[in-house]
Amino acid sequence: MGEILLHNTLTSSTERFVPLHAGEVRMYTCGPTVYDYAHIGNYRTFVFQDILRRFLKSRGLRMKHVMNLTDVDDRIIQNAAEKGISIFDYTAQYIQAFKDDMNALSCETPEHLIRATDCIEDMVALIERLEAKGMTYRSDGSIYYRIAKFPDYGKLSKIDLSGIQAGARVEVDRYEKADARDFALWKSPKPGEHFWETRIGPGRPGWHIECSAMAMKFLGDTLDIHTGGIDLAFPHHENEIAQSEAATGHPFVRYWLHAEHLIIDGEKMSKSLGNFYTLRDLLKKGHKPSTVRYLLASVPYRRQLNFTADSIQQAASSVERLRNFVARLREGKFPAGNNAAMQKRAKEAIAGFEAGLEDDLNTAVALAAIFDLVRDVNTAMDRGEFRQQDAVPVLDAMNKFDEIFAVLEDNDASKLRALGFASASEELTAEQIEALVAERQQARKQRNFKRADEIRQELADRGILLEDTRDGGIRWKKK
RNA sequence: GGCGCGGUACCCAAGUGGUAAGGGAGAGGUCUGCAAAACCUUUAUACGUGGGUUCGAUUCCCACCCGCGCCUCCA
Repeated sequence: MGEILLHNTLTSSTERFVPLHAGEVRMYTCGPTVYDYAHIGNYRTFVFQDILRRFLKSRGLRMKHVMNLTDVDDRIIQNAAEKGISIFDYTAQYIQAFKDDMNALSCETPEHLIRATDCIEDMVALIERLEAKGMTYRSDGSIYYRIAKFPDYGKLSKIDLSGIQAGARVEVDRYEKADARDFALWKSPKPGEHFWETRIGPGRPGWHIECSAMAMKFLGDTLDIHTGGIDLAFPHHENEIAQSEAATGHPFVRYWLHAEHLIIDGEKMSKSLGNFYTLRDLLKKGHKPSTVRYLLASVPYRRQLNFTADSIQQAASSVERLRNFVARLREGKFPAGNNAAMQKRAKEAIAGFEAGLEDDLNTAVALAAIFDLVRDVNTAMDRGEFRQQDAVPVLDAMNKFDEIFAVLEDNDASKLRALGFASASEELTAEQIEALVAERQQARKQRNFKRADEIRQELADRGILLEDTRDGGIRWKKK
C-alpha cells in the first residue's frame, strides 16, 4: 500500500494525506439543506465523500465523520409557514427522504448526522467567542462578522475582495451591514418567523456559523478533512475558516476537498432548463440505484460529470458486467486445484485498484484495474485455465473493490421497494421461478424448444432473465 | 471583468516528453437448439485551434476559441 494523495483546495496542490491523530480521521461534510428533495448533483458530492470515507476505512483508519443537516434557513421558514406547519415537521420529511436516498445509494451514515437546530447553543457560544474577540458587530438585532478584521480572508478561494467591494452586484438586503462583504452570524427574527431566545438575543443562526460550530463541537479545533461541492468554497467555506480560526487561533481544516459539479447533457442543471433531477426522478424512469451510484462514483471527483441518457445506460451495462463476473465466480464449475497465475493476477488487480484510489481517488484508474482482472479471468475460464480454488482470491479482489464501490450486491429491488417504488410486475417467489426453470429444463431435454422458449419469455416478461450455462445448468437473475 | 476546472475515438473516461488505459456502443467471428453471458478481432496517425521550446509534445510555455463553475447563502 502506498501513501494516500489528496488534492487540497487550500494549497492548490495534491498532498500526502496524514491524519493529525494517528489512526483516526476527523472529517466534516456539508450536508443538505432539507427544504426539498436533494437532487442528483447533490448526490454526486455525497457519493464522492462516501467513496472517500470507505477508502480511508479500508486503510484501517477510524472515521470520526460529521455531516450536518441544515434544517433552518430562509426557504425552510417560508415553505413551512406557507404550509402552516413547524419548521421541525417540515424538515423532518426531507431529512427522512435524504436518509432513504443515501441508503438507496449505499452511502454509509456518518458517525454524526446532526440537525443544525440541535446545536443552537454551540453556535451561540461560538458567536460569543467571536464577539469577545471583537470580530463582530450588531445591527438591528443581527450580528455580523467583520471580514476586515480577518486578514487571511480569501485564502481558500483566492478571491480578490476588492472586486466585490467595488462590484455593483452586491444587493443591499434587508439587513444593514457595515460592509457588503460581511456576513450574518445571527439573524434577528422578522415578525412571525421562527426564532430562538438566547443569550445573544432572539433570532436564528446564519448558515456559515452552523458548520463551524458543529464541526468543532464534534471534531475539535482542527479537522483533517472538510468536503463539499466546489460551489461552497466561496463564500461558505471561506466564511467557516474566518469564523473558526478567528475564534480558536488554530488552523480549522488541514485538507479541503471539493467535488466538481454534475452537469446534464453538457448544461448546468437547473429547474428553468427542465433538466433538474432528484434521485427519485431517475428511479421512476427505471434506473437502478446501483447504476446511479456507479455512474456518480466512476468519474473522478475533480472532473465535471456530464450526466446523459447514454452515460447512465453505460453505467448500467458496466455494473451488469461486474455482477455477471461475480456470479460466474461463485456458481461456475471449474476443474479442481489452483492456478498460481490467477492468484498473482488477483493480487495485481488489488494493487492497481488501490493505487488508483491512492492517487486522489482516481476511480477511473481503479476501475480499469478491476475490469482488466475481469477480462483476464473470464479469458482463463473460457480456456479452461481457471481452477476451482482460484475463485477465492479473485472473489477477494472483487470484495475489496466492492468495499469501496458497493454496487455488486443485487439488492436494487429491495432498495426500490424501500423508497416506495413497487415493481411493475408482481414478484415471483424463488419457488415459482425454480419450478418454471425446472419445467424448461425438462422441455429442453425433450428438445421441445418451443415450450422452453415460451417459459423463458414468460419469465423475462416478469423481470427474470435466464442464462444457460456451459455446464448445462441455468442461472437466473433479476432484470 | 476577476478567480478556478475542463476540452482525448460514436459516448463516458485514464494517461505520459518518445507516437494513446479501461468501460459502453457498433461491426465481424467463436461458443450455443436459439438466446444470454463470455472470449477473440476491429473502431484515435490534427489528443480544441494557432504559435513556441525540444532530436521529439497530446504531455512544457504563450495566445486564442469553446464548455462549466464561483464572484453573498447554489453540492
